[in-house]
Amino acid sequence: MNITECCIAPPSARTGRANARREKLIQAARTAFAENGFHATGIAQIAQASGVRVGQIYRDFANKEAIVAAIVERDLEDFFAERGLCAAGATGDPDAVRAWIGRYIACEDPEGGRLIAEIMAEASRNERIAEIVRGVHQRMGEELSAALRLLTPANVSPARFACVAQIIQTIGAGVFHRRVTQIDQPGRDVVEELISLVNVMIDQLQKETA
Amino acid sequence: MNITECCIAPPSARTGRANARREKLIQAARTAFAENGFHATGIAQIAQASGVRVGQIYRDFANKEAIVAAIVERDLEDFFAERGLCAAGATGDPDAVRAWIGRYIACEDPEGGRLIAEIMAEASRNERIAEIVRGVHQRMGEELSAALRLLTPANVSPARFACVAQIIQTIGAGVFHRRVTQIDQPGRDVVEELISLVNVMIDQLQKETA
DNA sequence: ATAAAGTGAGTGATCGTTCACTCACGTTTG
DNA sequence: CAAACGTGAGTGAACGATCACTCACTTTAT
Repeated sequence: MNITECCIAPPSARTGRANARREKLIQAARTAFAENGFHATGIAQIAQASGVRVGQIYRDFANKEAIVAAIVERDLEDFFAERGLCAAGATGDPDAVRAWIGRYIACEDPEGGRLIAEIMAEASRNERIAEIVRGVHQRMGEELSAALRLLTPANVSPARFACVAQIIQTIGAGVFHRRVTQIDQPGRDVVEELISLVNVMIDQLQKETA
Repeated sequence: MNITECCIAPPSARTGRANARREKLIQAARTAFAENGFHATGIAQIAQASGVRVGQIYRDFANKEAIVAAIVERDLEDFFAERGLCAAGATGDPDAVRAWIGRYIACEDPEGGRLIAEIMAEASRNERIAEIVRGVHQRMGEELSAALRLLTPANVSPARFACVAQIIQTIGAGVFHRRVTQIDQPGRDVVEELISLVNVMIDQLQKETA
């Protein structure tokens, strides 16, 4: 399972059909991986589920790890995009931003949980995957920093923003990972209290500069 | 990989040597699992590392999953015992309890991280493992509740204790899981702020009843 | 002598990966 | 126009390795 390149064919050569095939495979593999884990899912299984034949898989991907990497990238992207700033940030409305941070912490999307847990385990021993995870985490941290900047009009140090952003990310990670093994844990009251805890912290951040 | 019983031989029949062998195997398997994951680690590999022969492994354990289960139980036990109340609680000293909660959140033990991440992934799809994880989490929550009780002299409702305990557990889980992919993340400043956040919350808990 | 403990070659299944092959299609040649 | 040719996407049988697991057998203990 060593790998140099993710995809054999250069992007320019990818036809529409090739892209569609790639998409079908990734979707099917995603489901299979979420259900059984990366190592317990065979290429043959993915081939059957996706309708893409085994031989063709190895035309589109260098090896199994390349499939995993493609999915990890895609999945973390999706996961964080869903929790992403986007709309809230665009409005510039402080209440919207606060609400978004609240939703970020509450983390009401239990669907992708299994796969994310699998990705984290893989990341702990596969540097390539860890790299991807780190990148997405960092981008998310920057987005959070930007959101916080919208809430604090004056000149607060970037390091301070980064720190608060990390606190929010850490709490969010905690909520998420407890959900993996225990549905409805942490409970609604716990999440609400965590959110208000963060809100108090943001209030302090606003006062720091005032 | 289906399983009915963890260990074939009844506990009463376990001789001292059998126990020693079991111990050797668990330790070796633990290391191997942490390095390569549950599925990528073979029985032959465990046999070689532990010195226990393949045939003998299947005398001591019903199948591979039984080994995994034994390790999960043991490992979570160890992990949480290390972060456990024990000494701090025994003294009854409020400062010691606060310090312990601080250490619980800081989670300075990065060693067991890989295996715990693997366990979480496995728990997300293996109900047997999830059961074990849930059990340990609950026990830890109760221990935290007990610790909080030492800090608040008056009659606060048990539900309130449970809620605060869950908050602490959730934050601790967040710190831990961010450490899995990124060493020195969250940074020392972030952890300190999280601890002070919790301390403020505990202060409030104390005032609630005063 | 009998039972229990210990052993490792062997089982069939499945793994990721390869590669000789087919064949539809576009280009060149007669 | 048709025939010959070249091209590369598509294919699946086959490969060696490895998997979890078994069981006939030997060794040790009682």
